[in-house]
Amino acid sequence: MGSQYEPGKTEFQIWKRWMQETGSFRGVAGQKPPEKRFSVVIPPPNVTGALHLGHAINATIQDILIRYHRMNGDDTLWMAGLDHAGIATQAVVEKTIFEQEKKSRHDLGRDELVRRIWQWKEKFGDRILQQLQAVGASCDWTRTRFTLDEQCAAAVREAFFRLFSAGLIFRGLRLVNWDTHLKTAVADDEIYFEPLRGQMTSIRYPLVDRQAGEPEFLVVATTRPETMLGDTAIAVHPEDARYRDLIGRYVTVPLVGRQIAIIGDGLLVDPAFGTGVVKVTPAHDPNDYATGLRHHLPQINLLTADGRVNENGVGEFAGRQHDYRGLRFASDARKAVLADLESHGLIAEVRVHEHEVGHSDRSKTPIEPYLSEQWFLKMGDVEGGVVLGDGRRCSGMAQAAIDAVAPDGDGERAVKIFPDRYARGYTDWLAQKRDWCISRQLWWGHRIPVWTAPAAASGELRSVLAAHDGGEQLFSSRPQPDGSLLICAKSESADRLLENMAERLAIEIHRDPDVLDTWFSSALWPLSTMGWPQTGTSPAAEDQLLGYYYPTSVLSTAREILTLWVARMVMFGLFCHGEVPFKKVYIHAVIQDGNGRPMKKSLGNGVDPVDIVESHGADALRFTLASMATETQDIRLPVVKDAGTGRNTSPRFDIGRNFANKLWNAARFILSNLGDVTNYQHINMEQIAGSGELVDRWMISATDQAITQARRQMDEFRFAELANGLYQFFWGDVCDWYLEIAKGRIRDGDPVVRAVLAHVLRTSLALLHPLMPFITEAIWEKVPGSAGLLVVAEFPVAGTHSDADITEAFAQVQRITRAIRDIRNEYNIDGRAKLEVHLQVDSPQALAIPAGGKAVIESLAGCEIKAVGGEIAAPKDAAIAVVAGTTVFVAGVVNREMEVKKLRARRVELEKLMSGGQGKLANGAFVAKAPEKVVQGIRDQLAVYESEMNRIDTSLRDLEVSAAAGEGGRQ
RNA sequence: GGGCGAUUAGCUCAGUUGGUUAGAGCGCAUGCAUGACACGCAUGAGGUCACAGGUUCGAAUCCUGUAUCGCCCA
Repeated sequence: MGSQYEPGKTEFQIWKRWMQETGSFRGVAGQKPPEKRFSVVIPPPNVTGALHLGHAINATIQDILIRYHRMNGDDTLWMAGLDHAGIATQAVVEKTIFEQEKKSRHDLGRDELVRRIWQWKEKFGDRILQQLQAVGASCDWTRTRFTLDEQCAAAVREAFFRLFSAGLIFRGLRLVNWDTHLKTAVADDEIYFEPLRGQMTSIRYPLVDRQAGEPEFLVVATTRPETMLGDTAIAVHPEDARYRDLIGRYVTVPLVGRQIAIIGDGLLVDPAFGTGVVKVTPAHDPNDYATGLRHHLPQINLLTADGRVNENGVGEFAGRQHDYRGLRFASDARKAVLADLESHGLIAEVRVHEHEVGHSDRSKTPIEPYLSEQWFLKMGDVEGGVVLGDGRRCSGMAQAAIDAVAPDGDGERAVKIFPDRYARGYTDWLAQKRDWCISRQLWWGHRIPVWTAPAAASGELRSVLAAHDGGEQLFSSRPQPDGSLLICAKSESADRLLENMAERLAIEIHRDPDVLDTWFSSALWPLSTMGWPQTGTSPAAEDQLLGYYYPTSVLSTAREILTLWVARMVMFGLFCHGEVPFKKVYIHAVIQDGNGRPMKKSLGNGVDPVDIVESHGADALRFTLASMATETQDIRLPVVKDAGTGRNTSPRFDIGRNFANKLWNAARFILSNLGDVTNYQHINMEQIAGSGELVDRWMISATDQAITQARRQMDEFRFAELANGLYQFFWGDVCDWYLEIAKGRIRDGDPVVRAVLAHVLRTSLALLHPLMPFITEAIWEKVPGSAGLLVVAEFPVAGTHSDADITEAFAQVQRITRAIRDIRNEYNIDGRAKLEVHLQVDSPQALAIPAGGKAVIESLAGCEIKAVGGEIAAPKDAAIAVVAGTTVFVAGVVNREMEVKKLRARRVELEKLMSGGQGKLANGAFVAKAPEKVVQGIRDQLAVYESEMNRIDTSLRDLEVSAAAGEGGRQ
């Protein structure tokens, strides 16, 4: 073993062994009871790009859990895979093709574009999986799924069919967020807002049939003047004295000449804002849309799919024709409208105005609200309720997901969210019960399996379908208000059957061109990856998983997808299969740069986890990330550019690298001294813990404590405490103390210390394995008597040796050792010089120097303890340190002034502490109300202070006496 | 606008039901090539726990308000 751990040389070898000897971590459906099964589905990274630190921390957390449970003897399954990320991937590929070939998707055609995207997916998908393996993710690598593969597609078809049949999927004309560049609807969460400097224009709308005393115009302020072409009302507050008498009258829309009503609407209009008059454009603004529905206003759409003014953008006003057709809506049309308004003298005021404008996350272009035909999933309550997969009834889809996180009659929650504060956002979002727009005008994704048949043929087709379908339920059909028929087919074979039938009957049917929102297939991920809708009766291995591993144990994910993804998985799990998809949801923090900004490609502040694996090793990356995984919602990671590689990195990862190196070297030292395994194998930890030497008993006790702590922190998802606790245990307890003590005893050939070292090393490696799998496995290979791989070895179980008295006794040894070392430093005494020490101890108090401690202090402080006792005198020219219950004299080094100064300073400190304690005890309320344990604690502490004070006073007196006697000492 | 979080040592952060002298890592200072490790060892300095009130015998911790920063949702 070299003196530095070299992860680059080790990790791949270890990885190969794991893959070979564990069957690529294949999960099996075994025979264990439910509490001995542990399963996780990975939040599938999308195939647009590469893994980032967010993926790395999440993969680390999942891997820690899965390795822990695997070592605990549980049957484990970690399902891995990728998401097709419909719009994101299509946008990236379209952009690439346009840059390289100057071709649009329409130039290529649907089939060719989809083929190109698959090529992209093969390339980048594989890379992401390799990156996950590089950080050591022990997923089931025999079963990686893709949301667009055959098995996931089967689940999508089944779920869609059931939802359609239940009447929960419907088509409707709605205002959606429209990406005019990609020509598709995008979800609310695919929008980001950017402040834009625009202008607020006040426009005069002439009042029709103006009476004497009435204003000539109503003035309306807007940031989007071009939308006035689609105005269908003007709204005022119904109680606004300025305008309420005008309600029911009309104004003329400038430029297009249409007369529209003045309505009263208390929801839309804030009378205190602006002029108190609002234009209403139902087809181009969400609030206006809602207003339009309340007042049954017409909806005039002005847009074409690519963001230009359509046939409605034309009209006549004040004897002039205006035509805006074909102009780009928010730019050219706006300019033209403003110019024409100006020429009519209808602009009352123009003010600079900064406001937030929604942009598509995919194309980075401004979003237009757009009225279009879309498919929706009904989220709200429905009449008669929704029948869930297990036959239970729930009032609606959203409600089912809300109920899942709420306590039931016994106070149990089907899904528990950690940290629990996030449950509120989840519930609040669902409580809005907004219908989910599931259609996207894209080519990459699961195509909507619905056909439309014309009204004339719908009766005939219906009866033919009914005859064919028999009891099989391959088709579900629903007539539309216009008489046409919607037909949903359940599977690909049903698709062909339907198309053949229609052809035979000479009926023209059209399949909907849209695809489903990516989250539709993601929402099925826990089900689809485990083979649903197959239920375990089929012999295929995947199908057995569902019954054995569903619901999964934990979902670990980032908070921003709690609603988009987690809520939808819960809904689909309940609707399709009658059970929630996971029992616990762990939300990890978001990693930001050192300035608290999110890591973004555009900011150039991202850190590539693979760079860290290369420079520091996967274990260093994992350990560092775990040590930062607290319950906070943001983690700041200072980012610096590596001078050598030019890549971003962070000094924080040195913690992990240094720790790995420490582990490596400590192990190297222990292994080189273990010798023949038979020399220590017979030595029993039980015996040592019961009757051995202090240090050995302490080490065994501390090891048991470390095990207990680690298990608890693992079970409570306290990853930072887990990592830092083990760091402290191994670096502090094991290396700084036990190992240093062991050196001398090894030289003396003590077999007990070897046995304890072997025990501690094995335990440490096993405890650390979930955090740092590669290095621990690499060392484990070299530990004598360790049969098999660590990855499948038993996670340590605490014995019964944790002993508080031993802990305290050793703590006193540590205090005395440090006091002597401190004196050595203060007096700049050479590290090799042996000091003469006398210890004056309280006797026979518990705080006196414990048995077995003497040799330890001598060895670690480089001294010889010449005298120990209650009544011993201070040796000549002694430096003095006082610790609880003990005065430490280091002979022959004194600088009297320094000693006096030091002791007096400590005396001042003590006086303050003592007066604090005395004040408390003098306070009757405190003594009366505080728990007895706390009061006694103060008394005990005070006694310790008093003892220290007495020791200091004694020493000060002695120093004065010797000074008066003119005795020496180096000045 | 609504919700959530953060504010503790120069930096990054712990601090689990309020209770003895508020901790860690990095950085800093001093000393050290000591047979595991300089990616190391030893020792030390460094904090009116953002601010103002309140509850309590007792507050970094609970409550109210203020300020700054960030995230989510509209």
